[in-house]
Amino acid sequence: MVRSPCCDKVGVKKGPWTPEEDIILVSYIQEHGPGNWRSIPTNTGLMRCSKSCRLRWTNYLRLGIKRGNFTPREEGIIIHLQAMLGNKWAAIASYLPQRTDNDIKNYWNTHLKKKLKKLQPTIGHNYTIPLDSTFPRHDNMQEKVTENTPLPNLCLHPSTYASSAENISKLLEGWTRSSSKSTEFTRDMQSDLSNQDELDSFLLSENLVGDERKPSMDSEEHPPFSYLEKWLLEENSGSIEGLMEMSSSANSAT
DNA sequence: AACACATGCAACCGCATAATT
DNA sequence: TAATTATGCGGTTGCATGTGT
Repeated sequence: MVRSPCCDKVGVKKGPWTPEEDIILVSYIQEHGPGNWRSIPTNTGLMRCSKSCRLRWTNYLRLGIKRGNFTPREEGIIIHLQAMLGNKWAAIASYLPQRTDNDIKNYWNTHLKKKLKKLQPTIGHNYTIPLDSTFPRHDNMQEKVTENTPLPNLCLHPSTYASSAENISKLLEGWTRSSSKSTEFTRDMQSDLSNQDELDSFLLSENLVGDERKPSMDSEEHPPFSYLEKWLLEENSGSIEGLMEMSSSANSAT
């Protein structure tokens, strides 16, 4: 099957997005919802390919994205999941719904790899990452967080939202107020989880960590834990904390 | 102050796979 | 069933910015 890449088309603009383009894209998605990317350049007049539109939306304009300032806990989770899953950034990102796969990938490549190199002897000694038959790779982990999963936090705080996106955040604030459709679309995402426990809360809500207060769902409503989840929640609950501590110590060492 | 080098991140590219015809 | 199209993912690149000399 050979077909020309969509971005090879003549007249397709490349490079950084302008605030104006962002607004056009956001406005269109406000009206039609995300998806049907192919139609966006045609219908909006944006000189961008569908891929570019989707990427811009999912990585920067979508509500609920937190940018920068990875917490030690998030770092620990990423390190942990990367050790188990490899470079399955989308799968890893599904466990950190405020983070995009691109963001996690960048953070891994620019920060965590180096940190781990420093810490290699320690990790090798203290942490045996079970990749053998005891903890087989489990593909359904990617299904854990889906489009239907409520995404926490709409915190579009300037400190966590880069560059021109500040303008967009204002636009989006207006959007969420003015559009009933988009309000519906984002309602679940609007819960205020911007406090320091937001990630824990999310993990709790998704049964990613144990909580006796929350009754267990039956298997139809909620799939059983994967090996990874069990491992994260039970046997290795201390590991992430350990990684967090190491991460912190690596931070302080630099 | 000027330059070179390093770093971080946004965006692109190519491929894989799912969905549609 | 095969062909085609649309979408998603991971690797990589290129530019802007920071840092050291």
